[in-house]
Amino acid sequence: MPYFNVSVPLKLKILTYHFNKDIDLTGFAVQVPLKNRVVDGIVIKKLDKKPDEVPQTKEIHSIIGEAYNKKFIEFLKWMSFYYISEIGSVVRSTFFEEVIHLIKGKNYKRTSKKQSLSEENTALPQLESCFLNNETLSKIIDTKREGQYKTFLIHCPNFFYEMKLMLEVVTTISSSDGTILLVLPEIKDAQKLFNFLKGCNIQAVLLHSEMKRAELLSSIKEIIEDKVKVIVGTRFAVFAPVKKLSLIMLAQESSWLYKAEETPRYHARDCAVMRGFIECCPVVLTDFMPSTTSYYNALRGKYELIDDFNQLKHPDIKILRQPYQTIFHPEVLLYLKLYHKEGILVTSPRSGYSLIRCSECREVIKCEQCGYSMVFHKSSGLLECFRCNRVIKMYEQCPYCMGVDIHPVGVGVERIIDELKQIFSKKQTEINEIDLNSEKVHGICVGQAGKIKTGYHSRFKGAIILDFDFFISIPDYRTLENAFARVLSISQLVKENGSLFIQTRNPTADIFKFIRSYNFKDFYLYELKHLKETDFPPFSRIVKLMVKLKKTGLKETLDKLKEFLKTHITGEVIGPLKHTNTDEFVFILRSKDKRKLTEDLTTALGKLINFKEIAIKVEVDPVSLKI
DNA sequence: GAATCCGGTGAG
DNA sequence: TCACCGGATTCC
Repeated sequence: MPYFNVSVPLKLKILTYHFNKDIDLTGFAVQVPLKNRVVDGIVIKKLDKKPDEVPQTKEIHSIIGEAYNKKFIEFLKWMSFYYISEIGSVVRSTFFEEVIHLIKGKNYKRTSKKQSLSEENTALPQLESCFLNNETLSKIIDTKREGQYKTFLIHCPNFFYEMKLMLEVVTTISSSDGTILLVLPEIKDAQKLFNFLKGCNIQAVLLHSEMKRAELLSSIKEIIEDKVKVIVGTRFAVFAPVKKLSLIMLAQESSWLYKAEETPRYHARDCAVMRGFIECCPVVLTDFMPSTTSYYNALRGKYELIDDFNQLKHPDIKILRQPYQTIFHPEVLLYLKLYHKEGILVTSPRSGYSLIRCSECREVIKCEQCGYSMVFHKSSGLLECFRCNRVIKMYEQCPYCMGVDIHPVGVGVERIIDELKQIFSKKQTEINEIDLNSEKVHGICVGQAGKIKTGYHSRFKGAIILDFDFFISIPDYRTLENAFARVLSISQLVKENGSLFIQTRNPTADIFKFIRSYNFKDFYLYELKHLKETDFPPFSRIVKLMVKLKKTGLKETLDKLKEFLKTHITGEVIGPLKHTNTDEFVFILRSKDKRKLTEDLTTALGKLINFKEIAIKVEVDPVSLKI
C-alpha cells in the first residue's frame, strides 16, 4: 500500500498517511484526519512502505486537487531545511489557504474592476525618461530566452534605474512564455510599479500583505489559472504559485524588509535565488548599494555582476570635520547661504531637539529601563526613549549627580530647524521639516536621515548629513555597509551636478576614502577582508536562538541548554543574553562550516524535545545582532 | 490550531 | 473527592 508524507499548515512536522490508490499525489492538496478532526494538507512525498519510526498511519480522507507542482514542493523542502523550521510553518507562509479555497471552488466576492487602492501616486514621471544601459537589458533578455538558471547582481545608479529596468524587461518580454515575478521591498513601490504596468496595458497582478482577502484571492486565482504574465509584489510574492516561472527580478536586494518577521524567518532575496535555481529561470538582483554578501557571491562567481553605477553621474561628496562650537561647518554654512533657493536637504540621525548631558559628571541622560540615550524635545519639554518608548518630563537636575548644569548635546531635527531659523530670516527662505509625500522642493528641508527613503521627490541642489558618526558607531558587523547605503540613499535626492556634505568628528576614518569617490570595489574588498578576519558572514553562518523559559523553567536550565548546545554544535555558542524588551533569552551560534551548523542544529533541536521547560525560536541569518 | 492531557487548586 | 482551570503536549 502506498504511503504519503503530508504537511498540514500548522507548526507541525511531516505526518505519514496511507491511501489505497497507487498514484503519485506529490503536490496534491488532500484532506487528512488529525486527532479527531479533518484538516487540509499538502502531499510532500510518496513512499512505497511505511517508515519504521511511524507506529501506525491513518488514511487520507479525500483528495482536493493539485495545488503545487513538484518544483514548488522542492522549494518548500529547502526552506524548511535552510531555516530549520517545521515544514508546516513553511506551508503556512505560502498562499496555501487561498489556493485550497480556490480549488475547492468556493465562491468569493469579486473585487470590482476599480481598484480600491489609492491611485494618486500612479505617475512615475521620471521613469519614462530615465536612462538605461541597453547592454544590461539585452543581457537579461538573452539569458531569459535560454531558460537557464543564472543570477545577476546589477549595481544600479539609483532606485529609478532599478524600476526602469523592471519595466523595460517586462515590456520587452511579457508576451513570451512563462510568468515574470517582480519583487520590491515596500508595498508602496510595488503598488506604484503595478499601476504603471497597468497603465502600459500589461497584464499584471499584485501581491502584498495589505491587500484585502478578496483582492488577494483574485490575484491568486489569475496566477493558478495561468492567466498572468507579470506578478508584482513584496517579499511573500516569492511564494506565488506560478505554473512556469520565466524570470525573477528583485529590487533593493540589500533591504532588511526582505527578512520575514514571523517564523520561518526567511529572506526573500535568498528564497528568490533558490526558487530561480529550482525553477531553472534567471534571477536578477538589483540595488544601488548591493549587500556585501551579494557582492561576495558575485566575486566568487555565484552571481554575475553588472556594474551600471557610473552610467549616471553622481553628486560630489565632501567630507568635513564637525566643528565643536557650531552645528554647521563654515563651508556648509556658505553653501546654505548660496544655494538655499534651489533646495537643500539637511539630515540628522535623530528626531527631537538633542541629547542631554550634565557638564559636571559628563553623563548623557539614559533611559532607566533600557540604557538607551534619551532624546529631548524642546517644544514639549519631554525626554523620550526610542527603544522602549518611555516618555518622561525633562529633569531639572542631573539624575546621576544632582548637578544643575544639564545642557543639550548633539543635533536633532528640531534643533536644526531652530538653528536655521536663527541664521535665515523668514523672508529669506522657507525652512520646513521634510514632507515625504510632497513633490515640491524649495528652501531648506530638514529630516531624520534614517526615515528618508529613496522616494519620488524631485531633486535637491545639495544635501548635508550631520553627525554621521552616529551611523558608523553602531556596534554591528554590517554597520559600514549600512552607513554607506545611507549616504547613497540621500545622494539620490541630489541633482547630479549638486553636492553632498558629510559632517563627522573623524574625517580620516577609512570609510570616507571609499565614500568620497564612490569607490565600491575597494570598499567591499576592505569590508570582506575584515569580515574574513573576524569570521563574520559571508565567511560564517550565524543563527540566533530565542529561548523562552516556561513557568517551570529555572535559570539553571539556561546553563544546561548552553552545555547541550556546546556539545552538539561545532562552532561558537554565545549567550544566554537577556532580551531587553521581552522575557526571552538569546543565544548566538556561529560557525565557519555553514552547512554543518544547520545540520548540527537540526539534530540538536530534535533532541531538545526532552528539554520540556523551554520554547525555542530559530532565526537563521539574522539581519542584525542587536538583542 | 485545537483536542486532550496533566497537575494544581479549591469548594463541598 | 471531583469539577474546573490553564498551560503543555500532541497530532501520522
